[in-house]
Amino acid sequence: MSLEERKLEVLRAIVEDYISTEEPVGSKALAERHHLGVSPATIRNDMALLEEEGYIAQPHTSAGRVPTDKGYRLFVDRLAAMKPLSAAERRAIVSFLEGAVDLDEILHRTVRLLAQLTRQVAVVQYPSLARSTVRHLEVVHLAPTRLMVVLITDTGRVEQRVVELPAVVSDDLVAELRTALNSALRERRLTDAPDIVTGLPDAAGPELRPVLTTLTGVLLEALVERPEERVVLGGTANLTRSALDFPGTIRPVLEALEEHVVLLRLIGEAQSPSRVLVRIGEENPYEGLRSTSVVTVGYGQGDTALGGLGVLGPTRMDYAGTMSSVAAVARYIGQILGTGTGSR
Amino acid sequence: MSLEERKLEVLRAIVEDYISTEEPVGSKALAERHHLGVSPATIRNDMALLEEEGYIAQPHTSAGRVPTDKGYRLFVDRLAAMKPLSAAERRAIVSFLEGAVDLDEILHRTVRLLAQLTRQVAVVQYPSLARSTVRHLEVVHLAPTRLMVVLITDTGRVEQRVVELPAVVSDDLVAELRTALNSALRERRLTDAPDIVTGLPDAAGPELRPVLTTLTGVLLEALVERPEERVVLGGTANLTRSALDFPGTIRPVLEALEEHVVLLRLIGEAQSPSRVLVRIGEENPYEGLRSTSVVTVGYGQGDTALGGLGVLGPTRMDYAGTMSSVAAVARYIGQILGTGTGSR
DNA sequence: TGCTGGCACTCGCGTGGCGGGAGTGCCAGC
DNA sequence: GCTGGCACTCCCGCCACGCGAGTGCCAGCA
Repeated sequence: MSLEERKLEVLRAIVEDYISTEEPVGSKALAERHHLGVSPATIRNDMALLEEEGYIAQPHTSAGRVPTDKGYRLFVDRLAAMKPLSAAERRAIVSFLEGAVDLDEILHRTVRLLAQLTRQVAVVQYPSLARSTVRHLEVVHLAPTRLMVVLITDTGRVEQRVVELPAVVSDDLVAELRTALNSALRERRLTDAPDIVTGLPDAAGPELRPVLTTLTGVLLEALVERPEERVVLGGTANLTRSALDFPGTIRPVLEALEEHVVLLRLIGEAQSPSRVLVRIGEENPYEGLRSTSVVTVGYGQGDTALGGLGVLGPTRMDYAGTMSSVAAVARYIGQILGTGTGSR
Repeated sequence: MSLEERKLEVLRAIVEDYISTEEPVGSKALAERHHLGVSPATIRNDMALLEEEGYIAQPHTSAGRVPTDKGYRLFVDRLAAMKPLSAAERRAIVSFLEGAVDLDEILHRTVRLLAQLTRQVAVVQYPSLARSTVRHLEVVHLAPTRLMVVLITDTGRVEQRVVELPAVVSDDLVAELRTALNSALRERRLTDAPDIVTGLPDAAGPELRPVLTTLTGVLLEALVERPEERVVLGGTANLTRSALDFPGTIRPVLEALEEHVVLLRLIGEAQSPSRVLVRIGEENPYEGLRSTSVVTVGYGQGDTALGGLGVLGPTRMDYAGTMSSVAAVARYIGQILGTGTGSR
């Protein structure tokens, strides 16, 4: 084993021990618990090198070493092997998710499951509207000059908007609207909607035209230009385990979690279902999350992600285990939503 | 001023000072900051009496006094005058809530507003299905043997369920179903639905009957017998202000907040729009909330509450201010949802 | 009878000094 | 290039101490 190899082994040992003991790890303990085949003194030399290169640090002079963000990064990139899930964990996933009756329930159960498996804060995004196709568009006549448009997607999302009309419309007209919209949009991707829809009013009869114009206007604005991306959050209580991981207080983290926009950005950047993305400490773009790590992945079928999910916790987390849990849950969700069960 | 009166004044002063200074308050400071017209020695005597009666307590021998749960209770019942809101607060409420486009957005904005006004954790319940009336029922033909029923209530809630049918149905049949369900249920309260609906299959034609039976069965089960009550939560980061208010850790509180069932029970017990309900510390039924106080009120029009909302914080909170904020927000929400704007 | 000033007492808290121990860096030897 | 030994550093827990806030009680006064 070359020097370089042993240094990596030492780093791996430090990370693993620090994660499990929650305390700075010293050369002696390291030599005892891992059979590296060398003495503590040698390990000390390697540690000095690792510290020089910025992979580990000492909280204070006479203490053991702690991995830095850079150290965790190296660990994740080169040293962390995906842990296969235990049978119990597999069972938990399956039993947790079966019996969910609609999309809301599936996602709420997912976030609970993920929080429980990883013992971290879990975040699950609703299937993105931008990547969904229209399964049905319903137009409901609420009042003489008020309609409600209900959009149902292939992923089971149901979105509604109320539209105030310039003039009174008849029930027959509403039925025509429904037919027109449906035949134009059904089975089409929502991102294609603008092109399809803009031509509609002109092609329609003079009676339908003004109503259709306002209707498509609202529809486009609400669902395509400013689509409502939603997330579900769970397991915040897990932040209080190992409170010493956060400098002073968990306040900034809780504040960040309240900003769903922030969460969406975190999740949105990792939208490949095949590659788990890890952001460690300072790598996080958001100020309040500089002392946390975020593990995210996309879910969906094949290469196209419907949405994303992930967990957030202290930089001192079990990356290998977390990454495989996140990946496993994403796989299941992708299956469930992909097979159309999602619309139940 | 009689002894009894002065004792109450002293209690009020202790509560007020403790709330603002966050520190046990002593007799001297009390005499200085409030013009009670008596000397510290006299106040000491009164304090000894108040302590004997269980309204205040000493954290340790040589410290000032702190109100007990019982003391806060007396304060809230007899001493706390509702504070009228400031003009700025009124403006905040109005500007916060205007421009919301649908029920989800109204409630999310409300919870943010409430958290911001009171600087506590805010909880808002969706309008209860049990107290809503049916505005429209839509039946969507998703697949040959699969229907989606969408329920739209007067309060703007949109609930959907997918129904798996025993046999293939035609589009015409679906239209008939829609008409039958709507004419039977429209404008009716959801609580009356069971009586109305059970007769439907028998009264229908033989073709409609089996489908109608499964359909009404699912409908009843999902929306009436086990109606989905939902809540929105916000401002959890406020728990970290004054961390010393919670013995050791905020963990049990965060855990309680994750249990929406608990929150619903808290809110559900206070469903009068006219009376603000305050639960102080040990009065709370739920274990994890023994060190918090909960201020709730119903919202709605007149005496019938559509739902409830409230805030949760340390027992050391500004009860007067919190109660009036909660009441004011509930009033606005009641108006907005009552006038049908809620369905936008 | 009830309020007041005075006084002794209690006790938490912050400070500072003092070992013990864990861990390091360095060096000489193999 | 690894190892054992050794001196050094510095955190942490402990204890003693003094300060000060606050109290309870008591005797005197209106």
